[in-house]
Amino acid sequence: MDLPVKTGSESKLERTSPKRLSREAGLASAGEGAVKRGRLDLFKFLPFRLNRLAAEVSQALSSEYQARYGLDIPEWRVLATLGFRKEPCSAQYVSQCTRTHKSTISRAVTALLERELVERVANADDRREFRLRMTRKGKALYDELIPRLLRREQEILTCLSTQERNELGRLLGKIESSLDLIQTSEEADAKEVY
Amino acid sequence: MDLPVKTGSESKLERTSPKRLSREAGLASAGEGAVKRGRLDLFKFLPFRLNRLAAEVSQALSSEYQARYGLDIPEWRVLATLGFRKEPCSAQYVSQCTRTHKSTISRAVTALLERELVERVANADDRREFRLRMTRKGKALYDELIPRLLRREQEILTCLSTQERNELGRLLGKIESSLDLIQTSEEADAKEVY
DNA sequence: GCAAAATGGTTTCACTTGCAACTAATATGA
DNA sequence: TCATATTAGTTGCAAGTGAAACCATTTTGC
Repeated sequence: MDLPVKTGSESKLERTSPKRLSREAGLASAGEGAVKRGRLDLFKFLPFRLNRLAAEVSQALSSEYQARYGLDIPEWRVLATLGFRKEPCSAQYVSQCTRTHKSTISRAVTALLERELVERVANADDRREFRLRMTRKGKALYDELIPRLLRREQEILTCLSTQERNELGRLLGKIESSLDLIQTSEEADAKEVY
Repeated sequence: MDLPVKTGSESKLERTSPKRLSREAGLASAGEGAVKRGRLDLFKFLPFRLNRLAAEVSQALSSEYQARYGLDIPEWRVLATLGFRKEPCSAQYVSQCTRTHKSTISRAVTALLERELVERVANADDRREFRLRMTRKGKALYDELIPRLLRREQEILTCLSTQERNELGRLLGKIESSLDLIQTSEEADAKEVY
């Protein structure tokens, strides 16, 4: 997400000035030949590349919601998820959907409640659970923010043709499936997960 | 990297049980139509996907060096960088190369020094800087670890054909270039950066 | 119907990290 | 040549995070 990797974290990879670093970044994975040779070319190593890329892209987007709207990453993840599902959903759902620890989500929700960007709806059926939904104010912020983020995404992707974008989406999708990261909408709705 | 995103970190996206979540993960980016509609489909949104994927892949690999060799992420990043460059290199270089904060690298280096996995070589020309290199012990660990990691990478990529892997590498490379994340080997060597 | 297990959510605690301040060494430039 | 700026690296501090313990409620199984 960037729903950036806990940039906070995440963790993650920070920004240090000179960023130009790789070599022959063009092709393949580190693998195949490398496995035999026992030699690792960092800049072809998929996990390395994914992390750097994710960190970089997240960074590019986070300025939009951090500086501009005072949202931190977990908070943005909550809003993104609520905006995505039209119906109110539980903290649990948000947590699993964004793969963010439930305590982190809990804290983000608390902050958003205080800012009155989201509100809770008690669930009569199960009084442990609260459904979350954006307030009018939260929705307004969300509606203002989303187009900015989408525009940024498009900027980043200008280096790819439409066909290449589709191809990238397809390839990422295959990896996601094989890692069992995804689920079809039918499944989701049928099982009414989370 | 993961050189996982500061899983620690970053940032990061953690692992919660049910991971199956997306819908129509197949194609494209969130963009285009979405920009106009002002509607965000999280599961097509590139930053979101990259972060989840990076987190997931990092996770898969980190068990290798964390549980097995007691290395944390920054420590592994240091070793990975030292192993990649044949000559000793500075902490600064490692920091920039892996996009990890210099204080984090500093601490990782301290830990590796204590475990005698790396050693410092004073630089006569510039006495502020130390060159780092793996000890025999460090190299042994590295040589044992790398094949495991490469094998994991290959496992993750089994869902793609050779051609698809190349294509993915190419597409990531284009994005990296356009984000100025990379640099050709000629440049790197010519300028003797870091 | 009731005890035990499980679940949604919050909170406490220990640990990691980033930032900024700092030290030591080098480079700049008047 | 001497003050100023810059750079490599370390460290103190504050903030954020994950794990585990916790509370309240619901589910399970006997």
